[in-house]
Amino acid sequence: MQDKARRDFVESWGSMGALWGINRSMARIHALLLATREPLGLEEITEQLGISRGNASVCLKELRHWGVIRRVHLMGERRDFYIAEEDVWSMLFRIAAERKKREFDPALSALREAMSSTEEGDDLVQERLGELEEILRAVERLLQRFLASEEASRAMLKFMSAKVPYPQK
Amino acid sequence: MQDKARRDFVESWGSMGALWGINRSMARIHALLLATREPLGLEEITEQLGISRGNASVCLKELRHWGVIRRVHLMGERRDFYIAEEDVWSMLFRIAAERKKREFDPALSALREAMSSTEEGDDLVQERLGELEEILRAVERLLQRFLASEEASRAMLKFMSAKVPYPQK
DNA sequence: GCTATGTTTCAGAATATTCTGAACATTTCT
DNA sequence: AGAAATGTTCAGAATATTCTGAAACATAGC
Repeated sequence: MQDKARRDFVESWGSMGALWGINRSMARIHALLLATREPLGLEEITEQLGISRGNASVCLKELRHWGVIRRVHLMGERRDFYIAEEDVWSMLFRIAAERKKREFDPALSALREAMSSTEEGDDLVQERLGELEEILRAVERLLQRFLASEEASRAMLKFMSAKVPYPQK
Repeated sequence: MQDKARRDFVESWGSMGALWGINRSMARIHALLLATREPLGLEEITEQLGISRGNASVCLKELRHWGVIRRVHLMGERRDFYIAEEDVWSMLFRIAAERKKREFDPALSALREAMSSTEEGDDLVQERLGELEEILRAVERLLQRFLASEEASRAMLKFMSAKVPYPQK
């Protein structure tokens, strides 16, 4: 891969990390490993990305913890090297699952609680919260399926990327 | 609605704001307005949420800009009052559209660029990036549909919250 | 015009997040 | 054992984000 393309990819991936809540450095390291055939050592990573050893070390550990990279040992080398796991799914899953649990579920519960204690006849509030609940319920189902199993989510992905996955009109 | 339930809802909604990238104060104000029948003035909002006038003012403006709240005028009152729009969709749409454009699209482009400049025979990298591209492509289609029109997204929502929206196994 | 009431703005304070780098730990080599 | 190479930790620096509050601004009523 050309250097420029690789660098662009690394930076874009870094920015995109925000979308699912992982920080810039982690996302950049992940991207770099994804785009590199050869295992990379901590040294090369800090050089190529211009980050500190400490930062790189922590990020690598965390990426390993999410299961998206793997530490490997090369013959004749003392250092640790890292490669990306082929399977990118796991990261998305685990992060999604975690965020759902921490951010989504409590909000949905609180919303339902709020709805149940809405006074009779307060139609306006009922209606607003009802609509919201409908949205969140749909999202929740979607997430539940998506997070149910790898197999299920693969099927779902295929299905969703097909041409017409739901009835139009 | 009971006060405790309302407060819980406001706080949960506030935390959940992070999920779609709006800040705590904005989300809390939005929740408060959603859960309140009567229009609220800036004063009441700052009191109930314990935030400054300045902050409240900016958040209200931005919420108005996203089209999720509306400014109203009450007879005999000089102050501005605010109510939530019944339609919660618009916010989710616009925010999603904006984030897609700013964070998602560039990453996908960069990924494709990277793929196209991958050297022949570099199967490993090809495979990894290919898988990623497949995921992102599915997500993109999903988003495109979701963001295409309100009607389309309503249909989609209904569809997705139904019992079995895609072929199992 | 002047005052009362209400809103907006924005510089800088407070807070949260991310990163650095030096100290320390560990392993391998001599 | 000592030295060199490598990895990890973490206190606090750097940065980014969010919030405050006081001043500027707007408008209505007298």
